[in-house]
Formats: sequence, structure tokens, C-alpha cells
Amino acid sequence: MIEGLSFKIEKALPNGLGRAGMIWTAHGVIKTPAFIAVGTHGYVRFLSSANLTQLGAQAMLSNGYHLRRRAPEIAGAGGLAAWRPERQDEIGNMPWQGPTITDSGGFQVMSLGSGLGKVVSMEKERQVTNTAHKERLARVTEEGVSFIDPFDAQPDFIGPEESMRIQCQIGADIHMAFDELTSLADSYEYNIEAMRRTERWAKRSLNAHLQHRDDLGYRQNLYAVLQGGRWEDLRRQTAKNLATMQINGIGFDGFGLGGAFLKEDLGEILRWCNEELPADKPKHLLGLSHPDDILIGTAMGADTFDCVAPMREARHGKIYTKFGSLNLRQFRDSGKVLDPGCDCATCQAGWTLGSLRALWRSGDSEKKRHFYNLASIHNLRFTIRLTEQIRAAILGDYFTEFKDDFLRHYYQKTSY
RNA sequence: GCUGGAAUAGUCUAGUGGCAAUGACAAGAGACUGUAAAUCUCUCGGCUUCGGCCUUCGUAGGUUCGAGUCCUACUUCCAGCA
Repeated sequence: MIEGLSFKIEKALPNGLGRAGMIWTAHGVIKTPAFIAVGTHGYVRFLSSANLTQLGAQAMLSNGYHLRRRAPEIAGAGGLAAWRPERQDEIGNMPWQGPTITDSGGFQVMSLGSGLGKVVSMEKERQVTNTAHKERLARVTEEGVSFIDPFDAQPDFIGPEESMRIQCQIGADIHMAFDELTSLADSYEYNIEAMRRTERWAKRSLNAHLQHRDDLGYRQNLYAVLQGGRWEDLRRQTAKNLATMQINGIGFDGFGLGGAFLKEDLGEILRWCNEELPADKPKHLLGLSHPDDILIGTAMGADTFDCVAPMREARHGKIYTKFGSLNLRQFRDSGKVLDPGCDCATCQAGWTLGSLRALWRSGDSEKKRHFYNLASIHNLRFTIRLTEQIRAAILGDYFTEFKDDFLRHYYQKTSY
């Protein structure tokens, strides 16, 4: 039996919660802070496992909800790191053999239920409407979540026990307890209710996880997820409750920091959580990746991050640069490089904004797939490189200077 | 040369007497954060004080209260026959 997760802090920020460290799992090591590439269906869209390795990805996050019907098959293959997914993007089916994480399906409770896509957004000025969701596809009860699968319209149910059974069959190194993510539109009262339900589900998740965590021959690990919205009393309370929650003397291996955040609230909320949580456990900030979010998250004690944005925005023509992101549409025939000094394979191969745009707008599906690959490589490398730079800055005692310098360039869009 | 068909916005296209005129693409602007997302929203003749005004469906006439639509001629293109 390969031992379970272990976490070592190499260096912590003075007078702060941030740190650089290492997480050991059965499938390898994650040097933190780290950005985890999202491969919901067991693979990262339009990126091969070789692409991921080349651009410095250390781990992949998949989703128990999307893979739930494949879980027995994945278990039969020996777990996610050995499973060859049937891909829709024609990139080949070599598995990602490094460390893996699965989400519980808790996000889908929100996205298929109360939430519109916009409700997780962090722009304060945006009008948030929770009532506009006319076709609610998920309903929450104490037992779990009943929902209609949007792909085949079939009714289904996931509760903590189902989520743990699925995740233990998928066999990622790190699992998330089944939680209920609230939207920005939900009230304080509803957040109390959802947070307490999430805590009860966490206990049931822990119980079910402990029964199956060694089923595939290596130790799988469980993070509890903190909710509580934007309220300090709720965040501190749920952090304390989950930090001390145990079954037969066994607690959680780490913690997921969940929720929908307004940008200006993120740092404070994470501070409340991480002042209460044990420093020696790894923390994963769920679903965020923009540079300011990663920098603030790291400063406030988050060790790992995941997000669909780098890849999705790449597909949609948003190219990340050190001077801010740009819309590829505006660069027809441009001979400029994507991002000066970028070390990604796309930039190294000499692609320019104009040539990439031409590929994207070609109308040819094969060329478009090529574009999705090239653009995803660039944005993902950009995001991963940021975490590498942050790690180096923490270890080298220049984190604050690095952060200020990076944000000044990125958000003032000085020139480009 | 004869006969038949066609001509609509940047391109293709809908429209057979009634509101600058359908749809697609291209183009332009924006969005996207634990993936119902190779997606979605908006603009796309000109002007505007946002109430409207003006100019448009190959060209020129005509019929009509009213024409992209019907009629005549012309121009160009396509097909068939010589």
C-alpha cells in the first residue's frame, strides 16, 4: 500500500498565511502553489497528456459528476491515471498518469440548480438574478441532489455516499467531499442552511470515503469543502467545524475552499478560513485562476487552484499576456508574438497573433482544433508559469515585490 | 440568333402587392472562474435630439393609395436549342 497524502511546507511568508510546499500523492508530487488543469471528463480538452507534461502541469482535476457512469470502467482500468478516455477532440487517448483530483459534483448542484452561469461571476456591477433560471434541473434535499442530466434528460440522484463511491472508483488521489455551492444571489439565511448541510454531508462523505479509500490498491485522500458565502461568522464557524471533524480519529486530508466570490471579498474570506484551518494541511481554492485571484489566493494560504477559464477563454479567443489579456479578433494579420518572452510551445514555435487568428477563423474544423490546442497550450502555460514564479518568489523572499510588479503590468495594460 | 431562367446588403440567401426587407457566413464589440461552454450576448444601409428622418433589392420607365414583388425596355449572367 502506497502511503496517503503528505504535505510539507517549505517556506511560509513572514506575517502571512501564504506558503510554498510539496504534496506527495500515490501518483507523484505537486510542488505548490500549483495550478491544476481541469479535465472534467478525464482529459483536458484539446490538450494531450504530452502537452500537459511539456507545459509543466503537475496534476489534473476531473469531475465525479461527469464521470459517474464511467466509474466502474475506470476502476477496472486501475483508476483515472491508467484509464484511456474516449475523447471527443481527436487528441489521442493516452491517460494523464500524474496526480489527479476529482470534484464531487457539488458544483453541478449549483450550476444545474439555482445558478445561472453568471451567478458565480465576481463582477459586482453585474446584476445577479437567481430567479431567472426557469428550468431548474437540480433539487436539493437532506439526502442529496436529485437532478435531470442535461445530456440525456434522464433523472438521477447523487448524495455524499454516491459521490464517494463514484470518486473512489475513479480513484483520483484527492477527492472533494460532496458539498452545496451557493450562488451570489443566495441570502445569509440560505447560506447558513447550505453550509450546515454541507457539513453534515462532509461527515457522511468522510464515513463513506474511509470505507473505500484503499479499494484500488493505493491511498485516496479526502478534502472537506468550506462554504459560508461572504459572511465571516459562517466562514470561521465552518472552518472550525470541519477542521475538528473526525471519524475514529481520522479527519480530512486537506480542505477545499469553495464558494462564489466577489473579487473584492476573496482575500478576506480566504483569510477567515485559513486563520481557523490547520496550517499543516493543504488547501485547494476551487474554480479560480485569473492572476489576481491566484496571487491573492496564494497570499491567503491556498496551495492549489483549478479553473476552466484558461482553456475556455483560449478557445474563445482570449489570449493571456503579461500586459493583460487580449481579444484575438482584434489582431488580424498581426505579426506580433502572443506574449513577449513566453516560453510556451505555441510561442516557441513562432505563432503570431495574426497567424493564430487566421487558424481560428478559417472555418475549417481541423484547423480550428489546431487553434484550440495552440491557444490552450499558451493560456495554460501562462497560468502555470505564474504559479511557478510565485513559488520561486516565496522561496526567494520576494513575493510581495513580485505580486505588485505582476499586477501592475497585467492590470494597467501598459502597452501592447 | 431564338427560347427559358436569374440579378436582394461585404458574400450567399428568404421574400410573388402592405413596416429597411429572412436566414447563414464574414466583419465589429463584449462576456466567460470546482465545463449543459469548439459557447453565449450585442452590432452589422445612412443620419438622429431615440420620436423619428432619409436612401435602398441590376438600369430606366410604367401600373398602383402602396412595388424587392406586377408590366415594358435595356444591361449582365446562366441553361437549352440553333
